[in-house]
Amino acid sequence: MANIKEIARIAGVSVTTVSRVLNNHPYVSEPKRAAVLQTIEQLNYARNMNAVHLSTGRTGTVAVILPYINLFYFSVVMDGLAHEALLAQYRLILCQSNYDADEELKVLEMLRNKEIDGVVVVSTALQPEVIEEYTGYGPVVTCQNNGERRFSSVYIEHYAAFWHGLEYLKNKGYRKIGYCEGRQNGSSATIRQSAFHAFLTEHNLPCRQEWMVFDCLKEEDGAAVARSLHQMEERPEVFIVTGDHVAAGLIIEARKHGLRIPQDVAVMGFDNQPIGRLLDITTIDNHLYDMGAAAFRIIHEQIRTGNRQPVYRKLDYVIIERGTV
Amino acid sequence: MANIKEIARIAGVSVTTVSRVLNNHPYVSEPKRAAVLQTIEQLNYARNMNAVHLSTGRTGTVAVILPYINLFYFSVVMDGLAHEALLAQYRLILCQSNYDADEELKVLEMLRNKEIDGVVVVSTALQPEVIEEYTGYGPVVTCQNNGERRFSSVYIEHYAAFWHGLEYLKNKGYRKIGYCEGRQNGSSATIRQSAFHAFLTEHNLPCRQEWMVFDCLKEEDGAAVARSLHQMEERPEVFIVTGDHVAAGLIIEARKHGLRIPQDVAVMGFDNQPIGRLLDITTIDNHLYDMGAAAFRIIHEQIRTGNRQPVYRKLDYVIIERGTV
DNA sequence: GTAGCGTATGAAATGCGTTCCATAGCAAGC
DNA sequence: GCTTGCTATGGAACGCATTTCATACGCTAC
Repeated sequence: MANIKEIARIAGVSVTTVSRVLNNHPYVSEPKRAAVLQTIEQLNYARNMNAVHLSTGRTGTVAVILPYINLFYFSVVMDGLAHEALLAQYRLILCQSNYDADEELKVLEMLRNKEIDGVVVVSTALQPEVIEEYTGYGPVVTCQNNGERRFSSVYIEHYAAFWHGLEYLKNKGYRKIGYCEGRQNGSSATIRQSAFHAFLTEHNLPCRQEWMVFDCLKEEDGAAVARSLHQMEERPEVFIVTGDHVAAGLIIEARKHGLRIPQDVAVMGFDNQPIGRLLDITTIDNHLYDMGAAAFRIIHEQIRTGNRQPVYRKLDYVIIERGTV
Repeated sequence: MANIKEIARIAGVSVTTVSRVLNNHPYVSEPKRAAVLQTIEQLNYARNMNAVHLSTGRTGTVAVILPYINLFYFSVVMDGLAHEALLAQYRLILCQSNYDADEELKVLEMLRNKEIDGVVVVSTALQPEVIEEYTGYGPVVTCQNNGERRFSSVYIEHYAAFWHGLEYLKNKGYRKIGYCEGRQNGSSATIRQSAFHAFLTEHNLPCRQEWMVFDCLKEEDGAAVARSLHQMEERPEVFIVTGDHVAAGLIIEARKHGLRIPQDVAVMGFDNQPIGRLLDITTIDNHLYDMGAAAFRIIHEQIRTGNRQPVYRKLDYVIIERGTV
């Protein structure tokens, strides 16, 4: 297969000139430019990008670490990332890690190995200290609040958002509050739990173990919560649920069992998903698409300028009042 | 930063020996291996993968083209792809093309430029003939039936599946059949449309323009169909809807307007989504996860063996009988 | 004894484009 | 007339690991 050297030979110019044409650099006379382009055409030349990457030390590629692409939360963040990447002519490598720390570490190693120009960590099994060790090799942006670290972050204040949601419920007159959470030990889940407990304590609200349900990841998990309502000695008046799809499961199943929403059990969701809009679920929108888009813009800027000063970008959230509370 | 040459110098061996250690090749004595490993450790050496890619002509990366990651259909296929890629220690580049042919073409150019080892096209704005031009540069697998082309495919028989669904409806006694489709000119959409028309004609069933609705991509589009039912002179008895989320929108909105499912209007969905299970929607499962997984396995096998013989893998589908028909 | 094979090791070629540096012609500026 | 600066062009160094080929030692087999 043809290479730049052969193009140069046939076009009667130096490889430098060919490279200049290829990269639209100035200082190439029109006749030579034409000769090069014609030769490229003629030989059906294709640049070997691996040589370009080796030579430039850049790849125009950013890796994204997330646990599951097939969850609303992550696919929306990915949408924002992918949209911005396309605009910037950047490539995204997707690592669906399933929270496997080893796999996530491999992605950071890719940064060290110059395979990628940066890493966006949407959610991670890794400790911030581990990530910090790699910041010398290129920019890293996480979509979680890690405090002031040597890498950037775009984040929602989970504590404040959750607290806000709870306040909203309390102001509506609810006192018995249930809580459906995803992974018990997720980093944002942990924050929400502490907000939950602090809120109940501060306002002297009742707290029952059975009103807190973990591992609510799918629609079906929400439905299971609805079914479990019958067994409860005392029922919560409202559930705050991290994910409208799970809230939808809860609501639909509860209705099947004759419960009225919100009279018999109210529900507040998260993420402002289409299904939530459909079921008129009161929810907290934390602008996931924007989170992905912002994360990409930050990392792109850092790659472009070489600026390693970390950026901490707080996103806002908004309670969308609808009919299930 | 250290490179292989420096490792060799300091460890007192040749670069060849270092490379052998790095790649676990045989014929390296224990003392030398140890010396190399120790030097690597000491200098905190990281291999420059761009040099490896240049040298080997491989990158261990496959690109995936799909229009939107944030649609159930595609995120499930992606899940299957990503899972298999992880097992095979392969990287996936995600191109969210938004059906932009130029962007999709750029991905094929990446194959030509040796940036990637193969391409999986989940859905595309490109013509098969265009894709065929690139098969000389590496394996391509599409997730659509393109007939017998010079590239592989993993596909569902959309015609047969849709026909089957219609037959199921007819056997249940429905005669007035409505149809909600996604993009009117999508390749699988076109196939389903012809199946739809052929079926109605063959069984002499009524066909009304207003019973066919296109651009039903989101939940809200299904809801809009439900709202439009009032304006119809005559209502269909059942809708066949390409996507359970759209069917869900239709069903939930219809119920809001006092319609009973399936008595007043029945609904058959597609894709066997969690929301469909929740709402007890009769649906056709066409094994999207398996499609992604199979696509990756095929392309991986072709990369591994260098075999360019295209594979055409037909997947089966199954009607899941539930309560909305 | 010597042909043959497995182990061990390194020199050098190979993959290929970018970019720094040097050179040179020509025009504008003073 | 001489300096300065812009346009144009190419040689050569640089980025870095893989792999083929040649060489050499030691041991077994006949």
